[in-house]
Amino acid sequence: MNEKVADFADQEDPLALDRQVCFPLYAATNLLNRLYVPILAKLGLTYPQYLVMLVLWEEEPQTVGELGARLYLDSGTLTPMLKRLERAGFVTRTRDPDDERRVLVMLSEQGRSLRLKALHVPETISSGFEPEGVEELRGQVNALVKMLAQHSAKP
Amino acid sequence: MNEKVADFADQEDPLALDRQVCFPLYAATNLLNRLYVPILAKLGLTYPQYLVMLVLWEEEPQTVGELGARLYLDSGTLTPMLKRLERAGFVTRTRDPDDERRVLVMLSEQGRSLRLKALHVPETISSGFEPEGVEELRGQVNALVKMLAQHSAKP
DNA sequence: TTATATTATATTGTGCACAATATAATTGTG
DNA sequence: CACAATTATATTGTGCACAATATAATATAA
Repeated sequence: MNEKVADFADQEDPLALDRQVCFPLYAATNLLNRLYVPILAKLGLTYPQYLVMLVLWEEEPQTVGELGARLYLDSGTLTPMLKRLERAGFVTRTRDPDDERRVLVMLSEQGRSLRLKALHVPETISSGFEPEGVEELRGQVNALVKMLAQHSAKP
Repeated sequence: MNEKVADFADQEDPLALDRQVCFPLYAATNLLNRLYVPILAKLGLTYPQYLVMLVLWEEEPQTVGELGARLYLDSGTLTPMLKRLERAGFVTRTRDPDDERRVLVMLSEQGRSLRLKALHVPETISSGFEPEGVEELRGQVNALVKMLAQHSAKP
């Protein structure tokens, strides 16, 4: 009954690629990104930029730190990304007058209206493969994310 | 009974971040990578380099194309990565005499012996969080990977 | 046996992703 | 108030990740 996953790797070996949990996550992320690229390119977005827009469409304004906390990214990733989004005309970046250390990220009109063009994206992605157990998968990976986030917050 | 995941996002909204499956995969990959970095740094490896070594420890030699097929990566990613692994002394790269278009990647002695130092890595990673349901998660994400791989191979 | 097509890897350019560090503003303490 | 500590973002340098393209070797066909 068990499918043979690989015929060249000893399944007792702790270093067998098919025993790692990290690898399918890594591969799925790369493959999914490849799926998003052509769809998001029509909107003028990359995948991480799309995630930033999702957050901003939920709530506005957000500081760089708040975006980073929501997406698990640091300023070294976000700052140049937000500058590209600003250059593309989707967001504005302004220092918070009340605390000049903070940068408030807001949507431009163009950024707000982009939401309508993005509404079809989730369906376009999921069309073509079974949503069978996708809900469950999302829940489990979300649980893993929370565990990892707590883990990395400790030390 | 339903846990409130976010109080600012309409769960009817198809663009709500917490409805996306792609995002927890993306976040888990980033968080896991962050977990691996300090452990693999002691071996002189990055996480994608570690994956290449896992494949080579299973079977040797492998061409660039075979490595790419196993890891879902293309030559634009692998070529510079393999050159860094070569420069670090872990692998050798030689043209296949039977077909000079191919490059055979083999382990050096140093690369082979690195395996012993890497044996503890999986356990070190998983220590600290529950393996509860990890088997199941791996199976589900693996199924997703296969679906995505077939999907992207078609067009 | 030359063209022609295919295959395998390499190169180039753009955009993340993050550690380490820097800069500047705010807060806290005496 | 002064000044040390903290906080928030920015910068720098390295390493992926991939699309588009280039190069070179092999296979196929006319």
